[in-house]
Amino acid sequence: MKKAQPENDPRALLQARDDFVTQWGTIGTAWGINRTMAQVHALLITSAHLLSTDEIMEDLKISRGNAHKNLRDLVSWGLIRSVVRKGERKEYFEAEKDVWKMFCIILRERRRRELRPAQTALHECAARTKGLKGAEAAAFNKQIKALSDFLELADSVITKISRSEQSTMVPWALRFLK
Amino acid sequence: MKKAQPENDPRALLQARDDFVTQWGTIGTAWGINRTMAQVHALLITSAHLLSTDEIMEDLKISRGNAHKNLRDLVSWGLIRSVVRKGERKEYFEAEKDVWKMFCIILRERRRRELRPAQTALHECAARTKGLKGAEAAAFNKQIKALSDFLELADSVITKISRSEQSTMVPWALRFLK
DNA sequence: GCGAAGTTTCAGTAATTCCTGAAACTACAA
DNA sequence: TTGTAGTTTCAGGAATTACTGAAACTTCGC
Repeated sequence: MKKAQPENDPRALLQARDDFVTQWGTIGTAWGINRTMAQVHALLITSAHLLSTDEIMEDLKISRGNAHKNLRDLVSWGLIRSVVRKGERKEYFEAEKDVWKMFCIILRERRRRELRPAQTALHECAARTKGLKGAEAAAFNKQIKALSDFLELADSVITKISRSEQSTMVPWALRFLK
Repeated sequence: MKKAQPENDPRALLQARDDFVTQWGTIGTAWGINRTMAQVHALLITSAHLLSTDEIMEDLKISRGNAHKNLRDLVSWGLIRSVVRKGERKEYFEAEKDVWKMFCIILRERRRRELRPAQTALHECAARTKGLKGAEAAAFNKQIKALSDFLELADSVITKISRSEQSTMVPWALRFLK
């Protein structure tokens, strides 16, 4: 049996990176994130240097409009930031690479964009049936209340976790749950 | 200012329930779950009695095919179960209504359907670049490893939580994080 | 002000996902 | 075996979401 030698072929790395980008795209899709956005993100978190819009278009074979939109979306999530080099007009991008920070950003944003509106909706629903008489109404109200309370708990846990970026306390607590 | 009296109008309850169904559909959509599936689920968790396919079609104004598919999907998630009453041929459905159990079921299933495949993909990716030389390759590998480790931690935390259905220990821990 | 280099917008199109309705199928009772 | 009450499947259409490419816009140096 021949022992594999460490390779130095740059194509192997490019290939692996391409695979990763594809996979990350698929993973993103499963979590309700659009494929291109996930792929641009994947590209940036595994890039050793800043990337321009044109490089990203080139790498992923996508249009300028598409690249532009998804870069903006990633910036608005806070997952990447744009950098302008001195004396240059072109915009470059870099990703937050720390996995725990990434996770916290995503938690915070999904909480803001999805959990909050859901809470509001449930509260309204609860308020509107609060005064209704009858067993059916009571049961309905109880169920809505249970959901509402649950979301509230989730909200506060998520808030706590997502604020912990630097602290070692929450990662520790999670490890405790392991 | 006139104080609102407790109402007894059954239309008010129907209306509120309808709103809830709509809202739950929207919430589901944000989480990558199809609208109809979320609505059928909403209908069932707020129903005082078993519902048949026909009643669901009627309530949501959807086709038989659509109702059928989404009921099957919900059953395969374990969020609802089908019940056949003695002496009747028709199938009826009821939902798991306990919010914590619902949450655990969803965690378990998403772990199985989404987290697991992601882990596999990352492992492969890591393996394929393990032997590569050079600073770029090393950095890439490190990043993939970080993601992979993170998913592993997430996996074990989720496993622990989702197995806790009955126990009060994990809810307690979560409250501790509050 | 003008041209160059870059960013942003958006109408039209492509791709994907979801839904319908009808036909095929299954199980059972008479 | 035939009729009835129900479930399942699936081809085609509708709705939604994503992408392209080109034109409009912005910024800056000369």
